[in-house]
Amino acid sequence: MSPAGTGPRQGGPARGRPRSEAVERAVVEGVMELLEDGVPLAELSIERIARTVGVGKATIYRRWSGKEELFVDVVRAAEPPDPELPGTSLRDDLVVLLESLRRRGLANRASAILHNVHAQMKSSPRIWAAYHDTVVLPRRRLGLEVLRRGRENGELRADVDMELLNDIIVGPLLVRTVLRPDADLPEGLAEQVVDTLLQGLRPVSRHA
Amino acid sequence: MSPAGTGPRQGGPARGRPRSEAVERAVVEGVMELLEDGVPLAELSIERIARTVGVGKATIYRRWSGKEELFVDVVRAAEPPDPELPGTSLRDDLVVLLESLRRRGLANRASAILHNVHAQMKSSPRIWAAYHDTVVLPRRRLGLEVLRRGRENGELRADVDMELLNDIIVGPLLVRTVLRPDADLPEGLAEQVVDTLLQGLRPVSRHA
Amino acid sequence: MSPAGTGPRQGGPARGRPRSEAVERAVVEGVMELLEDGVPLAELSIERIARTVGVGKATIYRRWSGKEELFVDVVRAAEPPDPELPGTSLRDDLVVLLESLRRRGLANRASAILHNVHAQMKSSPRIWAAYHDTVVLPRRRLGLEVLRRGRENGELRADVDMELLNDIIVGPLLVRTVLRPDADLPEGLAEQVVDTLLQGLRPVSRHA
Amino acid sequence: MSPAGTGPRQGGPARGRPRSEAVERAVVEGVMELLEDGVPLAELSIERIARTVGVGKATIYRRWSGKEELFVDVVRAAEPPDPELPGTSLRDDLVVLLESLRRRGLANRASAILHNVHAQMKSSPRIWAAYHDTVVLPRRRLGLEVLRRGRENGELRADVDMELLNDIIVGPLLVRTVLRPDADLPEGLAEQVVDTLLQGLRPVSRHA
DNA sequence: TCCTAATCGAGACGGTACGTCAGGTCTTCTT
DNA sequence: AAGAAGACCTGACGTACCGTCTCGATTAGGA
Repeated sequence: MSPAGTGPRQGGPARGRPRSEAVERAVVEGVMELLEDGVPLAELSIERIARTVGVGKATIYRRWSGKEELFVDVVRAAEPPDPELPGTSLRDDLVVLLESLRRRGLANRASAILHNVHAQMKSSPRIWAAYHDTVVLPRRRLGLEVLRRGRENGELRADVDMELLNDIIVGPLLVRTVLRPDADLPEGLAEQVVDTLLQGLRPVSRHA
Repeated sequence: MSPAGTGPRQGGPARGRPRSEAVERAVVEGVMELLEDGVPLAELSIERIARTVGVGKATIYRRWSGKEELFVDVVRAAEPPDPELPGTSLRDDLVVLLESLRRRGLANRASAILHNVHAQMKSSPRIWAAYHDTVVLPRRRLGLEVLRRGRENGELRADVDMELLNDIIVGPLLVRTVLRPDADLPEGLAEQVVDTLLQGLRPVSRHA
Repeated sequence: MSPAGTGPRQGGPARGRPRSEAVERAVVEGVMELLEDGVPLAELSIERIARTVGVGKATIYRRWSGKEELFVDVVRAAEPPDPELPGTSLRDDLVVLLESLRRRGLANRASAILHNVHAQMKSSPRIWAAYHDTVVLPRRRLGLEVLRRGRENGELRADVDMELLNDIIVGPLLVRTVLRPDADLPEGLAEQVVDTLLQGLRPVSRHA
Repeated sequence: MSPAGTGPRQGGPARGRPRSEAVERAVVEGVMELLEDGVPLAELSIERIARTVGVGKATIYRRWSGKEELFVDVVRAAEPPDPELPGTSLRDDLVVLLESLRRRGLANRASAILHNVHAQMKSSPRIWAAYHDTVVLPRRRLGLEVLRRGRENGELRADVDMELLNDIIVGPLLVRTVLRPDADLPEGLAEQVVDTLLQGLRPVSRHA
């Protein structure tokens, strides 16, 4: 989803003054800076954003239908790119995936309230759907692809539900981000999660 | 955290008309009903709550310092009680714990927006702390206790990080609740998660 | 017409905090002062009035439905009281009436734009009706009463249309106020108008 | 005052696309039609006018500096031409003059809001001056000329103030138009006014 | 039984933000 | 260069809530 103005910018030849692309960037970056400056999310009114960025309110409403829709673009602009998978083994790929999530969690922690923006987006199903489709889903697909290859290579039991497995792997990071925001995401966490899962939980003595 | 009025209800002998406990209940239940009637969270102003419940605004502010603080009590009133643990085995205890989470997830799904209330609470660190301490933490302690007993009984490897393990177990439910609200929480999910984890992910043939 | 809030201030016992009468006065006087300070009428937004008087916009809208309705009260507050009629003769009464109009015209001239406020009121038929009924009509009735008495006393021809005569007497003042705002309203104008009319326009030699 | 654009249409040879004179007419007539269609004056924004007439906003601003300046041309376009004076007698000339005013009043009544446009023009001294100089003043000069001739012919007392007399004659029409918009302007009103004034107000019996 | 004081519903109060609309100015492409 | 179109910043519009503050009317003690 890109800026979502419902105006006549759809078809036909360009008529009238075209929208300035600089404004889009300025607004999104302005919001980001305000958040990083420690402005509480509740004080982020459209009015204030417009004032700070030096832009008319109408110019914002021309592109986004409201605060939430704007936040989608803000959060998306803060998303890191998809990681490069080494492809050497199931373990290595999973570690890289989780490490990417860990780094994102750290970054969001640093930029203060980006978290809450994330939470706020759940206010509207429509907004959440947009975020889900462009951010959550692609990552999930990537993880499932890694798992599928792992099973084909015999690195995973064939009878494990891939969807569930993906949830199990991603889960710990989410728990620490959402439910335990004071918990840290230490270096090596990605390896620890993957290795714990791949080694199994039962005592080794059982196999003797 | 109970109703939080900072008024003169602190020390000394009771003077003047005492606060009606019925009001507390009426307000919390009123909010709950509004949410269940499909009123979007964004339209839940203190003004509207007071109007609907038939209560003065000041009466609400006398008890809660704001919307978020009120929501804490609303969400807490919707929390199910801690489950009874059978204590027969690590697996059985974990299944009961997860099943309790699953049922809560389903209930919240039904009452539509309770989720968002949850998300909204993250706006204020103070509010979130209150919710975390009275709702999240006790459940977490319960889970860690179960795991500790499992390790003492030799049902778990001794070298696994208990904190991490708890996150791994709770994770899938959280992922489906937070990141994939369209995913369902089918019957048997609790067992599936626990068994998948306890059986390990590697192919059994490898150990032959 | 007094402050015209359409709120529930109609029947029943007084409920809730009563409206402060001081606000009414403060707003009306505030507008008056702004006008006297030379603020152009076009810059008199409700927003600015509220800001200047130190009052919430809602407080204004609670009493008046818009700028025009507020202006009615402003103009009315600037109206002088009905003059005391001597009753000694038709001429004396008419002079007093006109002199009152003349003084009002001078006062309005001084307070700069009150004129324009007057003009502005014609934007809405409803508003104008309110002004007409409470300000224009009573004065007109007073004038007609004076004329009626004059006819009964034999000071006027019996076949003259009283309504028309009233218009003839008031007209000159209105012309100078509305069409020739640069014309002055010199002392003695009232006497001059009345005497000119009562003496007739034809040369006296005609009666020889 | 003609269209007032301050653009490069002053001296030198014509360069680029010449201004279309049709636009001037189209805009003025468009406003007139909107008014006659019952559009309230308050809803007559430049924006709407441009949209309705199918013209760019800048095209309007190129010719008029604002709404009021445009209104001057609109009202002037609605002015009837100066009446032809018979010159047979003072009375006949005055009747023709007043009759012309009466007809204009009726026309404006019909086109509803033209009145208000008139009132609105008083917002700006500059605008009002323009209207006054091109519309009000010429008519006034005509009236004074008629009166002057009447005095020279011995049809008027020599000691009457001509300016005042003109105001007296025009006044009744203005009163009914401005202060009593519900009063009608019946046929024969012009004669009635003039004759009433010329016959004098005192009972004839007094001179016996 | 009265008195005192805090409570209750109601709603006015000074503010702030909402989302829309218009004012004038400025691009853009077309004529 | 002027045309229509429409984006741009500014600021007012009228509404809704915010959290606080009066109101008159209960409701419990304690005197």
